Amino acid sequence: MATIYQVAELAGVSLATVSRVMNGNVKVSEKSRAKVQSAMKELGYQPNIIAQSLASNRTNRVGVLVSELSGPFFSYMLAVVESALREEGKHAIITAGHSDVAKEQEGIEFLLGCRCDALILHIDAISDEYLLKLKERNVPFSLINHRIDEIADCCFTVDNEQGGYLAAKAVIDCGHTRIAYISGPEFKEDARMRLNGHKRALAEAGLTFDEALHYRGNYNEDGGKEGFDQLSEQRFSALVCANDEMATGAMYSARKHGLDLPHDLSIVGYDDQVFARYTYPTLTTIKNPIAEMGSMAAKWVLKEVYNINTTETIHNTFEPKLIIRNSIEENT
Amino acid sequence: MATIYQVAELAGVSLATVSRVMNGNVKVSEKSRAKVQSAMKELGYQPNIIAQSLASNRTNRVGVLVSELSGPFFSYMLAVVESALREEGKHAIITAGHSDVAKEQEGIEFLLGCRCDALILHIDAISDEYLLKLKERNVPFSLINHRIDEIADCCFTVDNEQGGYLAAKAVIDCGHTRIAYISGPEFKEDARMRLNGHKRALAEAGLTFDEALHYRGNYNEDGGKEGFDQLSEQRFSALVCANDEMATGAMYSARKHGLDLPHDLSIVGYDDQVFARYTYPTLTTIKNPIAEMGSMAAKWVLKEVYNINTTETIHNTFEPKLIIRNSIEENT
DNA sequence: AACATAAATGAAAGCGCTTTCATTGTTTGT
DNA sequence: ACAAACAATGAAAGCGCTTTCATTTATGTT
Repeated sequence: MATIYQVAELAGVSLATVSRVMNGNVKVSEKSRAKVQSAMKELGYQPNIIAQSLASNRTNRVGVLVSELSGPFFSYMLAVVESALREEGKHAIITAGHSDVAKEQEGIEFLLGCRCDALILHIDAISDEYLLKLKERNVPFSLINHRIDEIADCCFTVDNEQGGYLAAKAVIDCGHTRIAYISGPEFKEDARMRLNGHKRALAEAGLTFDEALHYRGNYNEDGGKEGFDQLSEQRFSALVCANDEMATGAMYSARKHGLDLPHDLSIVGYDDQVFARYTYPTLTTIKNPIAEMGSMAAKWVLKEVYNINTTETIHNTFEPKLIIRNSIEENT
Repeated sequence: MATIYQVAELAGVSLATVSRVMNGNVKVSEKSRAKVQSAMKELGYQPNIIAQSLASNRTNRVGVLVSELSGPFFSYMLAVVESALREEGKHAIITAGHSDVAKEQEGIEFLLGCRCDALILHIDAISDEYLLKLKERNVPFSLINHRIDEIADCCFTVDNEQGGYLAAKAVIDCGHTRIAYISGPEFKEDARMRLNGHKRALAEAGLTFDEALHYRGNYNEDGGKEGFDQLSEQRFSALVCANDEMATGAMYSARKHGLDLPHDLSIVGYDDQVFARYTYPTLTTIKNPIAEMGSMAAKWVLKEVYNINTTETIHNTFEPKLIIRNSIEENT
């Protein structure tokens, strides 16, 4: 592996000049530049990025922490983030936090230990105070799917309230009036917001939110099954679930109770997971702009930390979108 | 950030001794060790891994190239690989190859440019010659889902032939005798192997493979739909598909043709994708031991490159497994 | 032509470690 | 008790770059 010395020697210049040609931040005469570039080519020179990192105190690494590496949501986001970073020659170091305070903190410490220049975090469990303290430590990071008012400019979130609204609106627009709801765990911010949006849609349509038609689920398929079982004592023609897993669970139970889907019951999910296109009937759901969020979080880092400006302006909240499939029908 | 000098000073030893305490490969007296350790704790010392890398010519980075970062198969594998590596203090640098020769090569060059100590590759397009040349360049790597005889010890593959066999066997065991098959693209090794296994199962049961009951698909949902449409002119009670996407496509078409699933037609998929649990009826399929393969590929690297021995012995081929769900029924 | 100014360049220090080699202090064998 | 062997340690070089600062070279001005 050729070093900068050999390039300098072959080009007949000092290694400082070679370095300047590489980095392009200081002027170098055309003549020297040409000599250096041809020497680099001749030697097949590739800079040692480790040495560069040590000397410049820049690693060009960005740490990415997500709840899980597997799972459609995060893997899709990772894909977007990685390619945005790679485009600018930055390396993504990824790790998982598993929705657990200790593991998330450990993950962050791990990434910091890797001397990442910046972090992109999707956290579930860590407290705001911890994150604010991290900011104070001058660790640049952007936050996905979680908003802290004090540092709102680096938070990239989806309007879950609006998503909840759209999901309810979808069945309201089909003429449904008795609408059940299976919500997510209340400790999750997104679950609370989705429920709020749901209530807003009902109110707007002049419908009252009936606690008897509300089941508090856990975001898992089982929660959907149990939710339907409990709710089945009530009468309703539409069921909105706070995520797709619970929606499929509810479908399962509904069918077990002898319902013909979607004729006897309209169902709406949330997240537009890959499998939503494969359920029977295919699931009407709400799609989060994951790609946009991930890409924006990456761009924020590129801009703030590396001073790489995009033409695109940074914005922080993203709108969810209704995806209509076959699981809802006009109320008859 | 404290440096090794400050630790040495506080501990009253030379920095060489501090380094030795950290690395643990040279004997240090108990007294010195204790002094150093308490100094490290007092200063909150964290070694600068960049400097370590430069000095030791070891980056502790492992590059991971997969076809796609999104998608259940790879994201799950990534999760396993990452955690196996992290356990030993290695960092995974990930990137995607998008099943394209140029992009895969670019990805490998990128990872090499990151000075990874080793690579873990899942490639689709790159030629064996290229990979053999890479080995000659003394780049240590392990290969997932692809076998090259010359370097078989670093190849970790699933027995796709056996998987194809198991899929066919599942419906044969249910008493089906007229069995259709939708295969994957022939340029893919796994697709060919699955088909071979299918034929073997038929032969073993004394059934002949009928080309009229064979549709050459493309691994996509559409391929499944078109496949069923074409095959529907024939008479058969079971349909085996070379992957889950095509199976769901076929389900869709079958239902469109008025069939009652699984009563009128038993269907088997392959891959056990997440959505296989959500189709209706839920899909009987073949599960690849992705986690095991990923973990083994990581262990190979840990052992060969970092001399970290596990108790576990390395083995190279993995057995697929039949997952029985509701999409197949006894032939009546 | 002589000078002031600006542009290009090189020498060298330094980034924070690892590791070699020489040195010191401690055992062991006779 | 003394040489021989060994264990523990420190000094210093080196990993391949960036960057500062001093120096040289080119350019413009009168």
